[in-house]
Amino acid sequence: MTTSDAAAGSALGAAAARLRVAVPSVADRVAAELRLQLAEGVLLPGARLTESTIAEDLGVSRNTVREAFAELAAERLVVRHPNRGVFVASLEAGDIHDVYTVRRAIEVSAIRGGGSPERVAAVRAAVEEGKAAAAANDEEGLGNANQHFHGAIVALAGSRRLDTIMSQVLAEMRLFFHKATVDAHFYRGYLPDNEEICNALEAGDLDHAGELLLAYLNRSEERQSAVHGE
Amino acid sequence: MTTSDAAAGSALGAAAARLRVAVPSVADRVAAELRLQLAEGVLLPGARLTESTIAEDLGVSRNTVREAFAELAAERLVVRHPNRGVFVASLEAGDIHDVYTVRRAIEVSAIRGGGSPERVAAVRAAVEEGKAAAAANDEEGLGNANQHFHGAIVALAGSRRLDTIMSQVLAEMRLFFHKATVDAHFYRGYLPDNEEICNALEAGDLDHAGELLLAYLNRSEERQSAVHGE
DNA sequence: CTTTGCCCGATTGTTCAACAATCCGACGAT
DNA sequence: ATCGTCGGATTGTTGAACAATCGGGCAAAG
Repeated sequence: MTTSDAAAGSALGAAAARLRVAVPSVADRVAAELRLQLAEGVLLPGARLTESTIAEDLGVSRNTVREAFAELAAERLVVRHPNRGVFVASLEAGDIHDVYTVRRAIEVSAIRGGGSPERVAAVRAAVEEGKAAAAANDEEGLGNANQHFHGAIVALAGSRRLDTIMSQVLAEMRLFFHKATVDAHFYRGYLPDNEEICNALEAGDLDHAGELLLAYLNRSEERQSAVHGE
Repeated sequence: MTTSDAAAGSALGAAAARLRVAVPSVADRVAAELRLQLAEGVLLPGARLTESTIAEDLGVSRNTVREAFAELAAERLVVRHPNRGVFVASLEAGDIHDVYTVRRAIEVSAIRGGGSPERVAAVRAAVEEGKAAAAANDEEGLGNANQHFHGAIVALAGSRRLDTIMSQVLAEMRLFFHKATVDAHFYRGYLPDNEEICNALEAGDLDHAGELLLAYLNRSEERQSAVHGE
């Protein structure tokens, strides 16, 4: 009886979470706003975020800003220096390797597990999105398409947890890119790789796809390390 | 110059983080206390955590408890139901598979990368710890040793991020175990597996070690799913 | 001229009190 | 028995307050 109660309880809870019509808490909205500014490069790595300033800028209480900071800190987008304030996270050399270690683990694992046809189609869609952006000389679109591509690969696994981990990693990398401007042809060279990986995936040659992806990630890390301080 | 400044700044920041002599914020201590109670099963899945109660129990402000909740929610140990309160997370069938998907990704990836001799030694130490606990009929020790074993495997990769992800996943599983009491011989059957994996790792046969580990995780997931509601 | 020590302003960490919004359960009407 | 309605309890959010801590500037000492 207790088990059925618990089951019913969590089922309702899940339904509520699904049906909920977008009433995010104020702290969540503040966090979302800051996330946006971080992604767009309005807030650059190393920048300081003063509680009172943000509080009055956004018209909310300082305590609320504080809660938003906790969210962002948990996502590593921001670091807290006790008694000194919070600063936009700034990745250093070691972090690059660390981030790519995570990406190798979850992306390769996901692609080697294959995925439903719809999810494979999502990967293909990201490839096409990249080609379209390249044709239109849309550099920002190229970057987004690339992130969609890798996000779609992880989504193959169909794991909520892996998806959130990946999205956080991508957010970190986005932050990182703002530090050193990427040259115009940065992503363009990866388009053929993406397509080849996608081809292998569609052909069901998962081992090969995994190897290609792994090689891609290694090359990408090398390039990132070279571009930045090192 | 700005780059050197930034580098110096983060270097100092890292040093400060390393040297800091344990002055965790109050919110952090509250979170730690709750984490402990969660791990020990004092707080069972589904239980409600009332802000005011915890606040006066621990002698801190409600806002501080709130911040601690944010930490725990980010770690998925607790779920927030808006306007209703926070509840100890309770994993359901789907979550088991999800958690094991994450474990497969990061543990297999880590072991296939090998690791420094010291880190391999740490894996061996966890195996011995398990054998000692088995000899002493220490069931709780067996469980801990098993978690140390898998933690040590992930630590092979030497990635801060992977380590924290793994520790969070292990915390989630710990929570999960409290739901259905595990029978006395639950872990004992895994001891030979652990040793065999460790042997392969020490022998440098990483592919084999990876396969063994993967098989182990699949079996483990199957068993967990069977034990619990299904 | 450099270094040491000290103090001051600014910001964070934490608490407290208050109020609106929301939810749960009980009570009562139909 | 079902459905509204109401009241109590808890959360969400705010504002203000105070101690603790930090960084920088200034002055004194070497």
